[in-house]
Amino acid sequence: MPELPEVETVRRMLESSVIGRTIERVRLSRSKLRSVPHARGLASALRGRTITALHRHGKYLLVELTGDHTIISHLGMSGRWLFHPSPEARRLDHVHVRLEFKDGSRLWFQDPRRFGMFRLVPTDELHEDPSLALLGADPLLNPPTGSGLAALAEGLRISAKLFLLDQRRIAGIGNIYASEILHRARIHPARPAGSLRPAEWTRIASEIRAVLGEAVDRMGTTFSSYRTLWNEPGAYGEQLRVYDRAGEPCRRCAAPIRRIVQGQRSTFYCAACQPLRKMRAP
DNA sequence: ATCCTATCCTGTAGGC
DNA sequence: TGCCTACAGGATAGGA
Repeated sequence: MPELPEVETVRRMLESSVIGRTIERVRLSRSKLRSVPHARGLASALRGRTITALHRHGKYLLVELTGDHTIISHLGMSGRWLFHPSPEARRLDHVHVRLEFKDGSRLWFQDPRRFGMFRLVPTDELHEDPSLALLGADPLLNPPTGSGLAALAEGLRISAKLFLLDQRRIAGIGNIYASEILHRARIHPARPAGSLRPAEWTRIASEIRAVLGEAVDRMGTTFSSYRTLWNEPGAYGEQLRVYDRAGEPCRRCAAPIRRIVQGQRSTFYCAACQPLRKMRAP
């Protein structure tokens, strides 16, 4: 479940290690990713290009190359970038792209579940790409405000949780951080997004910034397969307040954490800290 | 337009 | 031990 903090962690590591390197050899695996429309000719199109910059929008990683082309990459559920793959990595399954640079260093893209993406597009067509064109603002580059979120949610009946997951409104929040943000903001995940009051959106905006920022500082959350470019786990998992903690005590009030399903996905919350209705003043 | 559901895919965990 | 099933979820297509 790589979300914004995990992708940003990988982006920063790539930025400090592969900029200026020139692709000399490309090997593509036969088992193709779901989203590689330019697979034919991809290897020859990559060869000879030098990496000039690394960008990110939401969960999309953008690798800018010389010759006005950019790789659009998404980690999907289980995607990983590996730099300097170790000798035992030779036996890794599902390595879809192997890049070898002129200096002999190697960068691999692996994705067992194949929900990821690896596409090469002309840079001037980047923003017309169907995956990127409809994305909402990135909360790290454009920190959300309460009034901005309230405007986006006006009249919507979808739940607050599904609102946060919708990449067309805010780009980068996934299932883990959506639950964490709502718990910290003390908002019940099933509240209709259009029914939240301005003060509640202010809390959500503030917790989006806080949770994502802290998760980036800790190099993301390793729940199952995510690893950094150096194959290290992220440390934010220790900070999780509700995700995957059904039945365990809330860290704020000790009430048991509950699990519900929204949009065929698990949501975790504390019924005491995140009431559906406003509680009467004592 | 908004909302909802099914689908893609593989590794892993749990039941028996 | 092995077999089977259920589950995990990011994005998207298609239907209501």
